[in-house]
Amino acid sequence: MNNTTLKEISAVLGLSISTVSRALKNHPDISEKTKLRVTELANTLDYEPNANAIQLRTSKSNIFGLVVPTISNYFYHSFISSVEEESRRNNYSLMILQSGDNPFAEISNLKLCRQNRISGLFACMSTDTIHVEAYIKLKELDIPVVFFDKVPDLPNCNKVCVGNEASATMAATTILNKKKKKVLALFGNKNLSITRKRLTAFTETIGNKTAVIINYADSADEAETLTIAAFAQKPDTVFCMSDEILTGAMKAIQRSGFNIPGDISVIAISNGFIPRLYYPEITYVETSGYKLGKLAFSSMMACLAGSTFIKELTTESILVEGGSI
Amino acid sequence: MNNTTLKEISAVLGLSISTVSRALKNHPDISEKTKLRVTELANTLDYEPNANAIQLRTSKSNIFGLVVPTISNYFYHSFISSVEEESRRNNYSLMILQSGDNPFAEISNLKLCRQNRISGLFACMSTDTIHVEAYIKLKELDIPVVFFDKVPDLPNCNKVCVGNEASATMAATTILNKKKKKVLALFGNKNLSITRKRLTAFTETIGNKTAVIINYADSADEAETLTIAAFAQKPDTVFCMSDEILTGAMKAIQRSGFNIPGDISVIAISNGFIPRLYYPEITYVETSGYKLGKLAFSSMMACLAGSTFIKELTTESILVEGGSI
DNA sequence: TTTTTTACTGCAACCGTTTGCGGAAATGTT
DNA sequence: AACATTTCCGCAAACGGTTGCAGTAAAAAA
Repeated sequence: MNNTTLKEISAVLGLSISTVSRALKNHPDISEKTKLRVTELANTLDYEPNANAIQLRTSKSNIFGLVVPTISNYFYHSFISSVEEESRRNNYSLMILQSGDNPFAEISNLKLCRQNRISGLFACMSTDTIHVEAYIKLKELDIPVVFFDKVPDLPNCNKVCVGNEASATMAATTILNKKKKKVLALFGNKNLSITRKRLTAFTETIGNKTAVIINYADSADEAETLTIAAFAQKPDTVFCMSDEILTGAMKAIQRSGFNIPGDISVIAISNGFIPRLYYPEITYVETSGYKLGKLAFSSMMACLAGSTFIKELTTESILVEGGSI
Repeated sequence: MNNTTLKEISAVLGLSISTVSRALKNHPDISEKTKLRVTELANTLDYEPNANAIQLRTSKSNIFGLVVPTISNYFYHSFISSVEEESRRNNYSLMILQSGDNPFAEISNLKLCRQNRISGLFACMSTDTIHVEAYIKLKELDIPVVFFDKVPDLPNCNKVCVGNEASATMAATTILNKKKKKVLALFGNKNLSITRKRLTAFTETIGNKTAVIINYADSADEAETLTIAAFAQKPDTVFCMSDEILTGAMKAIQRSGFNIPGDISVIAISNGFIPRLYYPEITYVETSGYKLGKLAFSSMMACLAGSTFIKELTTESILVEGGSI
């Protein structure tokens, strides 16, 4: 069976296509009587307009693109979930593409977006992307791009990020307030700008007010190993800059049979899912993907509304106490 | 700046639109020389075909719809990730919609799919959906629907599921093999068919070979409370039918200060992410969203290829040993 | 009754492609 | 030289809507 078209409806009713079209969108030119006849038939025939035809004619697509390294990540999927929610509320669809840290996939994803004439793009760059040209091309085509989380170093583009510095500072301050004496601070890959930002803010806040052991881990497993090793120096607190690091550290702590917070305290920067899996729950500074999504969406809507004001926005950080410090 | 069109290319080159179109798709009617001129100009002009026009003309959309209760769930997002991966490999795009257990949202999502003339739908029904009509309508329109995970009771539709019975049986068998004496078995919402299936298979396998305490929890928190309470009866093993239940049980165990597997053993049915967060890692029967995604996709491709053979497929279960039992 | 206004509705062009068919020029065949 | 084939390309319709403009009939005003 085929989809009902305006043509079919008009044929049945003995009206022209344009009248039917207008009736369906409640155009004042059409009499109430006609509108009623049309909408009734449209309902019984289960008419659904062909989005492709509309988009072709109006060159407005009502589709947002979203490219992300991977959706298998709690932070990203809470971001996506949030954007998807807002999109639907505003009558947009979302086209979600993952590039899996593969630059070629990333390019082909952007192509796909262009072919579908998306009306805006949410983009998180894959780690080692240098080809910003594809993104620039989008801007030339007047397609607004809102970068999130991993943003390029370009000036003049919309970026929304979690408050890296603020959250690291907040974690450090908490540690100081609790009068901790020796902190094992675990960071991620040293080359990531996110790591550098958090590291700088953290160490600057701590200053020399308390002892710090700094380690860098590229994976949860590495974090676990490093933590076990660092326990020899008897830290009284572990700070983890991310969820992945946290999972590694927690395994090390459980493995060593330490009690939280009796034997050791823990504090992390996190999206909030992982910290709640343990007892006691881990105290963390929240960097919410959900909130970031809302922020990104409102930034997108501003662009669409014609705002040329380029913004770099940051979500606020809050401390969520879990009893681990 | 606007997107380049065939018309523009043809104007520059003094060719007709149809010639340009054919040249771009390597049609044998066009001479090599012309093809070269066309493709070169198309490249420098950064031509990307308008997907809407193509889809309108050919009535083939190359878009799959995917509706799911929520993407904020490890099982679903590994499923989605897998489908997305396959889609891209096969030149399809994915339109992901979440219904948030809201039947109205679910309906409107299906509408959206129809409006975009998707070429196929992957659907996981929200818990209390009775309106199967919207799905049936899709089938009438010759749009293949592959249900996954939460599938309707309808005959004659494509379903892919994790092996509920098999995985519960496997977990029970493992418990018996380890000669456990008293099992605390934690299940989810009693009304869900997934719960009933796993429960039946589990209890049938256990039989009266060992003692079983059965509890039902609707949330992680409830699972935690119930587990704490059940500890009074001194079980030597905890079985969790899902990840959510597992997180609750683990908190109870940590809270009670029990040692795994010394004081108590743990085994679960899981997608694999949560069990790896603890030390020792939790032994689980894997129900992989990733594998299910691959299965769903191949089922979809079979439908598209014209197979009218209705299938109900199940992924195989495997036991992943983690040291918790 | 004639003229003006108002209320409806239809015509036709357009959005960017695809594709069947027909035709001209170039080439090959007697 | 006359005809038959190829080779290459363009015309025009179609996909399913939207929308500016024009047209007709009925109602209101003169």
